[in-house]
Amino acid sequence: MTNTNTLPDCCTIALEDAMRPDLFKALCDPVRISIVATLAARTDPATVSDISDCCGIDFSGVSRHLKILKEAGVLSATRDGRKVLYWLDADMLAMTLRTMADAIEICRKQAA
Amino acid sequence: MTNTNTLPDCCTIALEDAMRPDLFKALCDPVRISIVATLAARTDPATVSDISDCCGIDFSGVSRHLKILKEAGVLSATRDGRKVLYWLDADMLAMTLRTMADAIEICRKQAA
DNA sequence: CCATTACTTGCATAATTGTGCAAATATGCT
DNA sequence: AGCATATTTGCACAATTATGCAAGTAATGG
Repeated sequence: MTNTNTLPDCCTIALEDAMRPDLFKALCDPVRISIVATLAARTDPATVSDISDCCGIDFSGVSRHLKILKEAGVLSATRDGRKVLYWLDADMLAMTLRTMADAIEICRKQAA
Repeated sequence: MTNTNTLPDCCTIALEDAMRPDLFKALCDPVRISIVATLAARTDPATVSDISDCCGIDFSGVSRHLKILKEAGVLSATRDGRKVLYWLDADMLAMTLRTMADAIEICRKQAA
């Protein structure tokens, strides 16, 4: 055996903390990726109806996908009269992905 | 309406291409994140049995999780006698995550 | 108020997923 | 060859997921 220590070291814990399966779960659906990509290309927020045009499913399904993305922190939303406006928290998402990449490399360097 | 163009622009397409739902799917399970974190902290490859010690499920389940991660390109494997050695493709994973972050920001800058 | 627009939610359903146990496969050792 | 070790695979099952349709809620405007 190469490693007799079966307890996770602090580097493992740090990485496990940085890698958020809930975020990955939110992003693991092609329709939701489509929504994220659509929102990323827009300067202004979009309504559920706007977004429904981009993916070939019923708008009720889009509404549900938006909720999932919002709960994962990928999107934000606000009501504006009858409409609900959604937008991408692009900075947050990009930063989170980079933090994960950093955590992986830090862990590798500590291991080596 | 703020955007009369319903066709996806090239920035949307580029982002949708960079964001890989199949990779997110591989990483959306807590046990698989645990496996990734465990492998990241090791200098040498680990066997299925080694990895089974770290997560509280049957080794047959671990074997399946390893297969999923391997097919997503997160891990590599080689047989060594009776054992099968798995290791994390850490550079690939870190790079892919950063590429996604870049794609998001490029898309945002082009939209603005 | 009532009709219209915009969105969310309940219900049903088909498909997928994670899991354990047992059997099968692969390899090494004597 | 026969047995032990290491991993994968088949099967069953419970839980979750994505989806459409229909009904419900929220807000606006006549």
